[in-house]
Amino acid sequence: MTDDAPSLAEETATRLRHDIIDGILPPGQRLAETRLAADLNVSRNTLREVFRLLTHEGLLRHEPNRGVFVATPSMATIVDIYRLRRLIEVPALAQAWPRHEAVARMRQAVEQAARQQAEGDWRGVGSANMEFHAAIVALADSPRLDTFFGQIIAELRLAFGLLHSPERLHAPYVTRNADILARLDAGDAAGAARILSDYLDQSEREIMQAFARIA
Amino acid sequence: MTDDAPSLAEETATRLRHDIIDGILPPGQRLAETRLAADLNVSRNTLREVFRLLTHEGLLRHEPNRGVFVATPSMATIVDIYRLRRLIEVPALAQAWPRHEAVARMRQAVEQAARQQAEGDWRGVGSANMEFHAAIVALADSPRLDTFFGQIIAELRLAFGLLHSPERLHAPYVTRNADILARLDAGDAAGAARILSDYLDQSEREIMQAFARIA
DNA sequence: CGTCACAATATTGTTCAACAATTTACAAGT
DNA sequence: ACTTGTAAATTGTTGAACAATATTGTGACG
Repeated sequence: MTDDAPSLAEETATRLRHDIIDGILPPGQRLAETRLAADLNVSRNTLREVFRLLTHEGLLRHEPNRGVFVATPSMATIVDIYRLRRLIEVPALAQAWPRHEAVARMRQAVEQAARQQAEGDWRGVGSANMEFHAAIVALADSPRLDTFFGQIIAELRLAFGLLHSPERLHAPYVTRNADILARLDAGDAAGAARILSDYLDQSEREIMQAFARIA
Repeated sequence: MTDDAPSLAEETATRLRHDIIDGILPPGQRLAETRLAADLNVSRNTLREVFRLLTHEGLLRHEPNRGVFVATPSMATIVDIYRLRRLIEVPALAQAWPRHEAVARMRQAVEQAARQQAEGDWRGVGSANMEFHAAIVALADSPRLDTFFGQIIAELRLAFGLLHSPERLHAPYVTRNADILARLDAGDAAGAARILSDYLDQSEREIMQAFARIA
């Protein structure tokens, strides 16, 4: 069906989004329009539309007359993101209905993380962990919030990409996510929210430490 | 300084944003690229960049191959927006520090609303009310959240634009905002948050009723 | 060797014309 | 009134061009 077919600009945005999150286009890199348009086989005008999309998502930083750069997460980025996660994820989970359909997404993410950990696929574990947290936000039933949080997660993944030990960052949280889910299943949403809050504090501390080491 | 000068695309976006929020471009209206580009005296490519910006903000709705329309707020929009306001504004206020610099913004908005109410300028009262609520969100100290909420507010103003009695919607809240501020000043953030929560419930009810009357 | 000034080069922001693909509008036939 | 086909309009994209801006390179000077 043609009305489901993404436009070239949207396909290109998707492609660049992946290249950025996967570190192929590293933070700070300047994206020259002419060169990149040729590499991507699109026209400069199309690429400029794409830049608008990704800049708004926080993955690119636009400097007037000087070009567009892959965003470089700073400590302030991390502080803001974790502040937002506490402000949004924790109440969303505390007020959650245990039979909400997003709980199935949480469960799937927990299972996926366990599988990928067993295979040593830390990137995949990271993805599953982020999916778990997006599902927590989805408990709040707000499409606008889901979209907003998707962008926050993308920025956070960019920050993770700067660090060198994905195992250190993700491994402890696989079982913790399972604990959160078990609490929620047992009808103890407040208890689940407390575990989540602890997780956020600890995760933030570890990222901040890892950032301090590379700064 | 040239690096502070907004690009033509950004100026155009600002202009269209105002035209949408002010109802000059009413909800549902289709924006034909060729015509609008000529009207605005920009090229179609520039206008397409602008459309990307405003679509992402929720003010425009893009239908592939059919064009771009001014967004039409629905009941679902209102439900989502108020859900978000409760999720964000109420905790932001409950956890606020009474000496936070955003409190001065709240105060200024209360004074502005009173001035404009005395002049019968209900549009201005509405603007001041929304500024009051943006200042509440700013208490959370998150630039990402401020930006996100700015977009939510723009959508809400679009919804208000569909209704016919701005006085009914805004008048009761001028003094209530002053009450919220007084509570916060007195160090009773929790009490302020309770008043805010009541306001949100009532405001949502009134908008939903007004929507039901025009649907 | 470092700094400054200027010219050359590269790049961004924008415009315009063109074309293919898609949608819409209109006319004719049943 | 509905269907079909055609014409017209519009969107999505491309590429070339140009003005404005930024960057780079070179030469002169202290």
